[in-house]
Amino acid sequence: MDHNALFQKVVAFASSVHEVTHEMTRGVKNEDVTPVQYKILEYMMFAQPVTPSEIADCVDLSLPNTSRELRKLLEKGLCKKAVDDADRRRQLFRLSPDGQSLMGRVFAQAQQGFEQQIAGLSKEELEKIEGALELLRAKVFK
Amino acid sequence: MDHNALFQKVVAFASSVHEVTHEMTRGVKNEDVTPVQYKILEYMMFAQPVTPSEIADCVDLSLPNTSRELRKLLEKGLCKKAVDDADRRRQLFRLSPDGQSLMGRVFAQAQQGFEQQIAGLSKEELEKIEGALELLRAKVFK
DNA sequence: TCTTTTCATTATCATTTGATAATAAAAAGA
DNA sequence: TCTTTTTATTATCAAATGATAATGAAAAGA
Repeated sequence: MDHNALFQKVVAFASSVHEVTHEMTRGVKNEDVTPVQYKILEYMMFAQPVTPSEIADCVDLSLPNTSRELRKLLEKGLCKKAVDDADRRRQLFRLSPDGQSLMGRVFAQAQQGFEQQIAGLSKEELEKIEGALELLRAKVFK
Repeated sequence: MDHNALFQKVVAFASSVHEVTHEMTRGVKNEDVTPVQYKILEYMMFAQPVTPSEIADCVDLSLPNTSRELRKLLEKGLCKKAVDDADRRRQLFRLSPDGQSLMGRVFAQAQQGFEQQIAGLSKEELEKIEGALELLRAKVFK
């Protein structure tokens, strides 16, 4: 197995991952949230609270555009904003209860698809999957 | 390891894959091609020739919008078009030499990043990676 | 033949996203 | 204090994408 062939496999694999995750988060379409806004909400799920600057960095968006999308999310009641008392220039954003429940719905649907995929697999197979995830994460995907 | 925890790992893993591939195809920014147009070119790389309908299906784009983007790619000289003699309603699209070389550049850069990642890994480790790719592809990502 | 269906294209319009300049407020530093 | 830097926001404008109606040409079917 030369590097070239392995690279081709990695490309094909990444393509599969994209396809499946795109399919899994298909449920977002029903919600009143654009793809960029969804990425912001997803980021807020794992890092709360966050400032506009942090979001801009991690979601790869300019600060003015981040500010605009955050305003829209506030208007939709999906997140909350509060000043940072330690540095009053900074604004701290969190998911609102509505935002939490929206993301909960989306993830529940994704997890349901996942459960279907792994239904009927043995304990050993699941452990092999876990090992494979960690191996690829460490060695290939950063 | 319960299903819930494994699902979390899959989500985190997918996120890593997205991040790394996004970084790898960063070179596209320098080329005069939009993200949607890039997806079409990438699809044409693996399936040539293709009709607008097939592209529309696989790239998740309406047929009129597919037609518009194909026209732009033709204007940029990145693909070629020919009627299907067996069914003259159908149009067959292929990458042009310029399109081929563009995709070649992008993939060469991505492969370079990949080579850096796997530099210094032993033959056994590479084989384990290959096995992990196939396992996850078969069991989790479709 | 005549009608219907399929495939592709053009033309619009609305929305989303990206890029940039200008402004304001708070903090940091001279 | 006064100046500079950082953080966030608003306001515009351009470009990309999504959605839909209308049209034409070829194929399929009655």
